[in-house]
Amino acid sequence: MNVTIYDVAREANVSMATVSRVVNGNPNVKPATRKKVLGTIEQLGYRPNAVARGLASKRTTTVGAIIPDISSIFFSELARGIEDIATMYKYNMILSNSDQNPEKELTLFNSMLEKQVDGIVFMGGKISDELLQQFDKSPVPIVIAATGQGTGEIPTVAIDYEQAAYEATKLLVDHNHKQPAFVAGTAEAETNNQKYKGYLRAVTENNTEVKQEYIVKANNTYNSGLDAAKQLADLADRPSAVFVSSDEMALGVIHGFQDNGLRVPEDIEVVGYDNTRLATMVRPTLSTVVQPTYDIGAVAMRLLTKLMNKEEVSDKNVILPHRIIERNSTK
Amino acid sequence: MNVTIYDVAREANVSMATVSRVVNGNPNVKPATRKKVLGTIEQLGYRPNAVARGLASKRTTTVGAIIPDISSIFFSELARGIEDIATMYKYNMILSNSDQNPEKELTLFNSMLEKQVDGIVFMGGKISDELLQQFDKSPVPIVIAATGQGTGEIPTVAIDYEQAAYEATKLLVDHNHKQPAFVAGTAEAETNNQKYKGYLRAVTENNTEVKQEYIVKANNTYNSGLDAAKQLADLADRPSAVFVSSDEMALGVIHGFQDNGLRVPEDIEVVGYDNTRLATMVRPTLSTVVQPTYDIGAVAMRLLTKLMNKEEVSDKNVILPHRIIERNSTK
DNA sequence: CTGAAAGCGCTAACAG
DNA sequence: CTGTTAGCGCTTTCAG
Repeated sequence: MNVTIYDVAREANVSMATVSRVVNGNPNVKPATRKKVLGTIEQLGYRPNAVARGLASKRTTTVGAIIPDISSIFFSELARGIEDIATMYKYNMILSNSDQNPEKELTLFNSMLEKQVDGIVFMGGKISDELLQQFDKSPVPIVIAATGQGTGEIPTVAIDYEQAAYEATKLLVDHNHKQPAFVAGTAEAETNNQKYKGYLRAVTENNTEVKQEYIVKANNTYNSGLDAAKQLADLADRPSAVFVSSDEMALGVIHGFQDNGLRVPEDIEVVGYDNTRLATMVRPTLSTVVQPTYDIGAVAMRLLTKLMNKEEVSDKNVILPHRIIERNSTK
Repeated sequence: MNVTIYDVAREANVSMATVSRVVNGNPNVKPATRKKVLGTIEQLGYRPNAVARGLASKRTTTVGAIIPDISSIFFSELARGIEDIATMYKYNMILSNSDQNPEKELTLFNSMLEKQVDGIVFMGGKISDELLQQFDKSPVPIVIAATGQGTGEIPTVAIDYEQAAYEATKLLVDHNHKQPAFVAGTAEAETNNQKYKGYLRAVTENNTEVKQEYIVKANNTYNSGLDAAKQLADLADRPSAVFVSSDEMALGVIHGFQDNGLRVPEDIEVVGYDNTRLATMVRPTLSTVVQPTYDIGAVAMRLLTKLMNKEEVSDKNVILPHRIIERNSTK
């Protein structure tokens, strides 16, 4: 059997309560006693049992993170932001992949509650009604990150996806492209809808009649970008600029154009979205929307710590700043 | 207060033990009773408390994963492999970033043991003596993944880093490059040393006198690849082929050469290592060593489940197969 | 097939 | 400053 708080107490000739106090840094312990206890802890190799502590105190110092796919370059950066701040505040993070599957999201959420996490950071595409209901009944605080869905009740951290998309498109419009093309991510994700809206706003305010063939549906993967580029390049009336809803897909688009003999940015300008590390790992380097991915994770987790501490938070819906960075895929 | 097993028992007119049996799928319950209990569980919205269960049963169905950096494209794929299999076997995963910092590794390891995880998957560069000692004293099983360090006692899952590097270099040698250059990752990581050895073996068996200026130390980042390429390109006697110890860095190397007016593969051939998704996200596409990253994670986790179940495992040191895939960065 | 009862290891009043 | 004493919610013998 492992050494318990009781063993330490006996060996040090104090009560369990005292041992508990020194372990938890409670100041109400005479320095001499503290030293003695610390000594026998060391000597016995005592390691506090966090499960027992969790049961007694009703706090596990563990948070849950529900993420679509940790192997995505975008989300893994987010996760790193969450974990860094979690560690800073002495929390551990249980991480689970949802693949944006509504049923899996529900299962994961409940499994995390069973594990008695003190809070949850949720990232996803769209939040189903059922999940939303469960969120509302949640016994622990939840923060929604990078999900572009205002729910009213649940705190969120994100950027203004619509406005950022508007600005990216506007940049292209200002470069004298009457209607830049748009390579869209799947409409399953609310952020993608926001991006589409922003694109449309920039295009229509220019009074253009919208060409539907310039709007191609894809799914944010590199390969779908490749395909989209080919599709666009084959158009009789091909566009001279394109706004792509994610960096990874934008790399695909750039390469797709290049594979079809077009030069970026001379023949066609390209703007991406996210500013992941990929943006500088391509030639030409990618102009893109800077979304502070790591920070969204970090801020979401920081917000969660406040909520878990029942601190007052003035603003439950945090919008982080974005900007456009011009590199070499635009003129 | 939340609804407990006791509430369910009272409401269903059975004992806690029976409720526990129903919840845990113990067959020794009369169907009628089971149904009744299930009914009141539903009705009361009872959710088992995993912390209490963990304390009583001494199993938390949670595993720990210590990983250098989840935002790295290589490790995030590994993590996904771990998590998928963990979920399949009903485990949750606590994920922590170590940045390959030995002290942090120690802290994380102990913190996970405090949390009473049932097992741990460790990924890192080099395992410090102190950490190794702690591993040996661990009350729960540990599996070391993708770390290239045989420790004897602790089970490992990896590929043969030396042999793979040998083959990659050999490919270049066979393309009539007397001595391909080598862009190395930091020697802090054991895998990198293995790669270096493999490189050297392929070069020396060819009886070449080894040019030290062809071996450049870098750190596996894109930018260090950029620098390495410049350094190599500036050599009076510049190499005509280069083996790079990671894909991300290989992209940097390719772009570095291109930025310096060299053509890949016409002027210089490039081979990478890992076959991350990046390998096809570059022009020319990258010839590279296929390391089954996801599988390493998955197999490591599967192995851990066996160990946690105290099943006999015949082979404690799993070497997964690798191969070289030729794309367009080689002739 | 079911129940009673003893913990699991720790925290948190409460008392002194 | 320190000790006593209840639990936290569940699993697990042991009986029956």
